[in-house]
Amino acid sequence: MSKIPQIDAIDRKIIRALQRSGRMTNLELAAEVNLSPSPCLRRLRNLENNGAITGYSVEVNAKAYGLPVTVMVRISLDKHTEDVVLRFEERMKAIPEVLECFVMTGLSDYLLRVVVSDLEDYERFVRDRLHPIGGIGSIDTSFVYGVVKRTNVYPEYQG
Amino acid sequence: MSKIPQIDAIDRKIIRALQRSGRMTNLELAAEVNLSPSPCLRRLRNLENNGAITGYSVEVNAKAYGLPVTVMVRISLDKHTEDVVLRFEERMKAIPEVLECFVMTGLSDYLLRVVVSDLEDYERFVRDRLHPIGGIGSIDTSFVYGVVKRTNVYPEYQG
DNA sequence: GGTATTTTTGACATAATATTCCAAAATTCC
DNA sequence: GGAATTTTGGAATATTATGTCAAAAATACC
Repeated sequence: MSKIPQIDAIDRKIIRALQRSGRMTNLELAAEVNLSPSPCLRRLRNLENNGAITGYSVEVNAKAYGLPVTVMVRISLDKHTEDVVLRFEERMKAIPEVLECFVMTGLSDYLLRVVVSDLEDYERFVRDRLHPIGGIGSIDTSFVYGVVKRTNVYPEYQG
Repeated sequence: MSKIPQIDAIDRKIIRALQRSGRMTNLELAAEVNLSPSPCLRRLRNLENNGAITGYSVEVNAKAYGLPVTVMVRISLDKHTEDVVLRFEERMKAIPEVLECFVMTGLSDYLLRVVVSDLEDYERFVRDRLHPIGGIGSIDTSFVYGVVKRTNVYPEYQG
């Protein structure tokens, strides 16, 4: 049972503003949510300490960094004993190319988002990173051809 | 043909540091990459103006915000005429619950990441947002049951 | 291999911003 | 409706960002 921090409409405005522009100054943020700087900063710190805000990050052009290929990988395990599952999930956390790993409903057990520099690099990833884990039943690879939309901004809350 | 900004090892250290902690001060950043503040800030601004860094964002606990359900939706169009494709992609950009929409290789044409408040809300999303678009051949829904890993930090570059 | 040119760096001064404190205002609870 | 609690806004101070410029480093050229 985790505590439920009380979030109100102003907090949501703060969150959405920072999802759009995570490094805006407290003065800009305060103006945007119609507060003066001090209560705005206090609310922000509360959200951070609450666990509502878990961190900040920069958005990077993956190609410019040298990782132009994004791959979505759906993986099923061939058995679901605790040791197989734990081993797999520990490996996921440890592999740097795996940026996201979700447990899914539906046909596949896991959905991974993986970044690599080229096709050859992805082959290496499957051969040297995935296969050695063991217990994997199937791997279904889909490459990202294009990005239609990518945003961090949540929809306005319809309370 | 897009220009390729020249990124070196220090720039990549800056990027990785900010992917971990996107709101660190320039002083902290400079210390982390072993530069003094002024060249560090100049490099950062260059990365921003280059297009290597495209923005900043806050990481939010979706449940605390009121959107506890994340859905991955794979969608195929029933035909691929220009008007059907354009209409679909324009709608994707306009629907606030769709945070990501990728064009994919493989069986499905698109992969969406959608956030909603509950199952009923997702039903509404499919009925009122997706179906009215038209031209959709198949919708395959998978719910995110758990998050094994979620990071923004790219792997160290193996140049 | 050495010199000239270009680029990058680091220190300092100034401007902008964050942070803290406290009294006033607003809200909530009986 | 009044008391207690919470939230707010303004002012003072500390911290940080920004711009300038000379020195150092890297690069190119001969």
